[in-house]
Amino acid sequence: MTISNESRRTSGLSPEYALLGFLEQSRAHGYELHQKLLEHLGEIWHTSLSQTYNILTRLEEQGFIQGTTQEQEKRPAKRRFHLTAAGKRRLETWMTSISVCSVRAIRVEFMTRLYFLYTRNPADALEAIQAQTVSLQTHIARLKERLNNIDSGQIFNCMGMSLRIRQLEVLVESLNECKIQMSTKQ
Amino acid sequence: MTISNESRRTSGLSPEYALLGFLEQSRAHGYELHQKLLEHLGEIWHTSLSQTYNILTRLEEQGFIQGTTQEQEKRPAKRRFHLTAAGKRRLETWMTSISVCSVRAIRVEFMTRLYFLYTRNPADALEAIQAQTVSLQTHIARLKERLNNIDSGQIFNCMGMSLRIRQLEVLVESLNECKIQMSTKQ
DNA sequence: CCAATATACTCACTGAATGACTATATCTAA
DNA sequence: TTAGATATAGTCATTCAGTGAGTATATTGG
Repeated sequence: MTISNESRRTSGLSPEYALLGFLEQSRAHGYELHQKLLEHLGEIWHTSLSQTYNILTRLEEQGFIQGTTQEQEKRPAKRRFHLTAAGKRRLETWMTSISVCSVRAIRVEFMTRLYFLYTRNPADALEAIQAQTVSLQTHIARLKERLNNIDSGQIFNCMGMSLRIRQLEVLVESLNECKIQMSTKQ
Repeated sequence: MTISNESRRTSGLSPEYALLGFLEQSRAHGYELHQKLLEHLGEIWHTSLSQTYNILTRLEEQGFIQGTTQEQEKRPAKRRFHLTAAGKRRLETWMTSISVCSVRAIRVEFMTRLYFLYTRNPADALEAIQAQTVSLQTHIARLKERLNNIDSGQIFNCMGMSLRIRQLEVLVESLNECKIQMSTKQ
């Protein structure tokens, strides 16, 4: 159960860590979190309000966040969430981990991680880029080897793999540019 | 129902058209189709056998394919599928359409379309590349405009968008390389 | 004072994807 | 020759992402 939960994450990307990250900054309710997501990472996550609520519900069920219901005079009740100890640990583990080497994972998940690292301490963000770059490069090397092993008659398999490799190589370049951007902004 | 089915396809990528494409070449049963997928497009689609069966079941429910059960002496019954008229139309529509301009959609869906176009008639494949490239370029232009409109204080939104644009630009280069590859192979 | 919009959600559904399970046939090496 | 590995051919249950429709109230502008 717990295992499948962890192994699943390699493919399934969801803004759950972004929500945890914002909740670390300050407790908030669903709508607010959704607003923050839009404002700060809106070009990265295109998520609907309902999806945000879905994730919050799941995170609470799993014990990573806890909500306290506040009745309001003439409005529906708000649920103000805060991180639990387990949630903090989960966030911390994620913050110090490395993303799967897919274009999407880097553009979406890694960039999100970078955002939260950067707002805490820019130096950590630079380190993360370094680590992720190394990981990307070894992955690229593996894929290149695999490309060499494909029967060259399978030209679509070859082209597909070449395309993927090229995308990853550009990712490395882009991460380097991010590093420069972040350094000069300080 | 039909509408949601069509609109959904923008986000959800599945090898259903590849299955239709193989079924156009010759009728086949699930296991065979899965083998073909692995052999010819294995680097493009990483799909499980069960997923293949799921899709086939759905395609049959929707009336795009039809299976006839063949009892076997001492093996489980095979279901040999063939395209229906509706399925042929669906495949044809897809073959002549243009993919959504996302990295994944091009690498996966467009490459699959290209494979089937190419095995039918290489010239069609070259034309498809041309059309897809044009579409990509207008999309890139739109995104660049949007990038200019992002508050430059939102550096993560900016970086995320820049990264996406860069990926799409490389996609255009890659498609051009595919064109060259395909021309020289003839 | 009415309508539009913003706030704050809930609920039901589809589709992707995985993993566990069943069952039989064929091949292979001791 | 026979036990075990592998290939064939599926079914079934479940989890998660994501969408869309619906509910309900508060605020604001004309």
